[in-house]
Amino acid sequence: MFIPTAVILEDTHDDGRTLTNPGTSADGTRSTSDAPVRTRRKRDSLNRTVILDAAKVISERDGLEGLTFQSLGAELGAHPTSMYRHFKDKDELVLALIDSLRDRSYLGALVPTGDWRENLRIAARVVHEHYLRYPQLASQMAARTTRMPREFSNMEYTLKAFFDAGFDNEDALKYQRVFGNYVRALSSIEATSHCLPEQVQREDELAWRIQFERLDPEEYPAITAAGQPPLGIGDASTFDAGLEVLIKGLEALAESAPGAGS
Amino acid sequence: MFIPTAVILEDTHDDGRTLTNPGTSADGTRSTSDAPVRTRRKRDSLNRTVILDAAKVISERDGLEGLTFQSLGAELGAHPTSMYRHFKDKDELVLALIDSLRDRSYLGALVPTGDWRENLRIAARVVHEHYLRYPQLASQMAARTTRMPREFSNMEYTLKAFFDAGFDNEDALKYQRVFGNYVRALSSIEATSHCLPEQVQREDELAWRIQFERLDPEEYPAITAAGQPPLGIGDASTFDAGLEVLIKGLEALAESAPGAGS
DNA sequence: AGTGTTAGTCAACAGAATTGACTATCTATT
DNA sequence: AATAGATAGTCAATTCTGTTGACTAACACT
Repeated sequence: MFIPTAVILEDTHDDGRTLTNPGTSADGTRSTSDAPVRTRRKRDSLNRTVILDAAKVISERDGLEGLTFQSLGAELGAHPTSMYRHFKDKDELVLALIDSLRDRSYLGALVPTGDWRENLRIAARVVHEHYLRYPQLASQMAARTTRMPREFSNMEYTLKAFFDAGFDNEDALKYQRVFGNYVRALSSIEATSHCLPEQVQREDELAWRIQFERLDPEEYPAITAAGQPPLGIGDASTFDAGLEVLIKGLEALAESAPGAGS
Repeated sequence: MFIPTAVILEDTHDDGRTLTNPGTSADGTRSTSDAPVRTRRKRDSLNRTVILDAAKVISERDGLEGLTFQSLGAELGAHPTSMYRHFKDKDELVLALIDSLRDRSYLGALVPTGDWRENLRIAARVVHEHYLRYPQLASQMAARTTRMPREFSNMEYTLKAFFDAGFDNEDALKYQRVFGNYVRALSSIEATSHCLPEQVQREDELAWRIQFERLDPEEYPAITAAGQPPLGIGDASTFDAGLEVLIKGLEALAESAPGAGS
């Protein structure tokens, strides 16, 4: 058993464990040597905003799996279970974190240009960069709707682009979904693959190459003819290339659309 | 400091927990009333295949979060930690499960037609359906490469389609990645959104609609003009629509390519 | 002062992955 | 066949997680 001898006010343990407060134990007397290890936090000093700020710091530093009630408590100098006064459970906390991050990233990034294609590229870049900035949360961000306070501004921006391209209501909505899903899904996968452990990434990559070298040209003529081992799913250039293909396709569809302008 | 006084942990709960075998406990005597609850499994009766079969059953029945070493033990009538003789850790087990499932789904589904566009649709459908069949595993399937024994046949098939379309080596590889990533990423997100708890899905959907109704037409003219609340990310028709846009774009690019054939 | 509400604390619980020691069983060698 | 060695299955224990219900101190209001 480790007895925390000479517990200094600054915790900074490897494990953000509960630090006992001897001051409040059975005897009212407080021994002179040990300062109160953690004072009870001031009432109302904790709220959703403060907790979410700490959660952001932790998840950026240690990843999403490092975001636990223990680590939050350590970061805030509060008891791990304090958070339950402000969030029903961990799911609610993560959702709120996603929302708060989106608030910051999307602010004022969507400036319209005269070209609807360029506008789509801008909208795509904003979301893509946002996902890559918080790769730990990417899978959650894409699959769950959350409350989307900022999501509407992005939607407005892209929908307008499709109207500019000459699509009618129905098609504009349809292709807005296509576009949005593409951006979210690809960004999510790319980000997720980035935050696998380094070693796993290398092992997977290596395994790929080895298998590749051994392919039978009889059975796989096209692959062996192409000759290069492919890039992994985490490669960003594929995102851009796919975006351009989409835009190309949308151009073709816009030309054959009834109200084709621009 | 908490000294764990009298650590009583008689388990034998309702769940398929470890069933104690009194016959082998400290005293050699075996009380008459209780028969041995679980007999030790025959040596060599456990192996990767048997375990993966059980894992498949469990993950289809209870989802990926229901796949634990405990549940595996219960399903197999073995001790939970037996699995460690065959899999280094849970990660390795899940990876192996993904691989084994892919083996079954991809078998003989890729019959070539004369039209490269149609071939792309076929390849997309195979993967899409596979992901939707095992939604719990979808996120892992897309982000991680695993060992891909069957993945090469899919790649061969699609690469050939791009050669048929008239692309040169470099472009064929590039667009094969684009296509593959699109299919994997979209399928993954769609599947993942499907296996959220029903209630969460409804809540998210409802919150969306409510927010939608309240939008200010001044601030969001395009959205309010379009007039319909959009479909969620889990809608399959968007996958197909996006696929068609991609193919349209690829057609346009193929025409302008140097070796443009049929 | 006194009372009540509530935010922060604490101990405890259940259930997860994982580890190291133990044991039974199969295999190979004498 | 007897014995030794290897190894598959078992078991207890550890550490970490989210979560709950009781407790306690601080503030808000009479």
